[in-house]
Amino acid sequence: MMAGRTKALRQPDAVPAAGSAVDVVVRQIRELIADEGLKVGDSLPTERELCARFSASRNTVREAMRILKAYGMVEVRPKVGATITDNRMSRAFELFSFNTMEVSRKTFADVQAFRDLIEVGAADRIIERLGDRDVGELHRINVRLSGIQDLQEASEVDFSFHLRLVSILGNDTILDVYSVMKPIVLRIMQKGKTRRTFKTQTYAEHEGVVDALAARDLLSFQYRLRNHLMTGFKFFNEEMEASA
Amino acid sequence: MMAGRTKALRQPDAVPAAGSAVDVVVRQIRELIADEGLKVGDSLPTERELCARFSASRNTVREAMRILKAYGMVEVRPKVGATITDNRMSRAFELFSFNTMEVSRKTFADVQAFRDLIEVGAADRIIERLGDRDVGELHRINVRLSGIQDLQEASEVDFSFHLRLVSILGNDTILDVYSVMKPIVLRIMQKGKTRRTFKTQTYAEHEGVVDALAARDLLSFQYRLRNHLMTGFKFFNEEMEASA
DNA sequence: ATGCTTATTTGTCGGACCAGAACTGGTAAA
DNA sequence: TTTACCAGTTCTGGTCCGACAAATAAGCAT
Repeated sequence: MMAGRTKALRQPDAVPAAGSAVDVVVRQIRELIADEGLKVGDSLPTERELCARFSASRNTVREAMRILKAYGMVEVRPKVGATITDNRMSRAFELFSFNTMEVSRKTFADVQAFRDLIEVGAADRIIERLGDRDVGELHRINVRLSGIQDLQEASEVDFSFHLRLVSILGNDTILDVYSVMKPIVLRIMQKGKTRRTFKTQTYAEHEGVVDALAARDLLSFQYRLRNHLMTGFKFFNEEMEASA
Repeated sequence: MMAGRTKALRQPDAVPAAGSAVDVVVRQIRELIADEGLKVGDSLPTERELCARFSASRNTVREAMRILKAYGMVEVRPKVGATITDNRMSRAFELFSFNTMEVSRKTFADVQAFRDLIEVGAADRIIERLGDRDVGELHRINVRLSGIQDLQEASEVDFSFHLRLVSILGNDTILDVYSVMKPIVLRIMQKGKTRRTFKTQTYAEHEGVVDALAARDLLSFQYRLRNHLMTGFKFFNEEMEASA
């Protein structure tokens, strides 16, 4: 799934010796951003100007720019040039959406346990900060599950429901982590579900969660939410037994 | 994002579904990897062969390759060619170590709250799964804090202590998330600390946590761990007041 | 203001050369 | 003969150059 354990950390060539010409330019551009104090939204010099400044060919500069773009540090539009951005989170997001990672039983258990820790674990704080608008929006998101067309769309809505739920915490870090994990969570959500399952069971479970929230009933909220997270897991066990 | 004017999404007529030529090639290479069933370690065709196969110029193929490389999907060595890898995690890693993001008060609070949810929230399961070897290793990691040379190293050891702690859960997802967040957490840890602080206060707090673990005292463990995570936060408040 | 023109910039292409690893073949040594 | 070694050749990625197409911001004309 997500990846193997962390590999040996490679020492990032410090300041001195630089690898390829492209790496040098990447470093120089980053220095330029730092030295010039450029902030998000500011523009970078044109490609040709960078060529001149760093005495590199345009190809080299472009490949360097590709790296910065891949890292979500700059955004470049034809004619207008490159501007500084910070989409690192959404880049990390794309990192994990690459090859089709299969959802093993352990992956399923781990991810759901993680979500349980966050969503159920922070239940008290969620209710504490809960506003009526939150309840309304959660309900509105959930009803969208009824008019869903395909699995992909359904899991997206399912995910946005839980994202909206944790957003109540006002914790940007958690939102970022959820964004990074989104591709995996989507697969988890689709595991063993049909379009109909989303429209009936998932919808009902979500609605129960929303009701508990509206009533500010902490215990009921935790109970329903935990059960909701567990449902898929039960199916997983059955599937395992069936194939075993 | 900005005021309207995101170029109207070009309708992906049937097959192509692509933006720039480079994006197309990236897509095609990914498809090639999938279709061919290439695994980590396998080799990709040479650049010139990819040019021929996808009817793209070598520059385009190279820029596409830069993206795959930046995403940690391929590793390319001169004269040898490109081989499939999976360094996505360490890439995501580097994503966050790019520009030195300042640690705002809110960032600090959010990250620590997140860690609290995980580490304190899973305290019962940690103790449940705790083995004597875990206690020994945690202690051994902590004593390394005593012989530390600089802040960077100290925060690394501090981090590895907490990483080892959550590793007891046996939840790979949590380990992955911690790996991704490492750069941020390191900054958090260094916030308002000196080398001496690590050697004395942090060491003592960790040791208290280990003792509580060794005694299988859940409440004490949670209490000490939560306090430990809070210490830096208190300092942050003082600093805020001082500068206000 | 509105619409057209222009100039600039990115996107893509094809070709070229280099340095160095990988492959080849032959020769000398065992 | 077999093995080991060495030089030449081939192949590949890394870099550079020049050119054209496409897109669009900016200036110009109406």
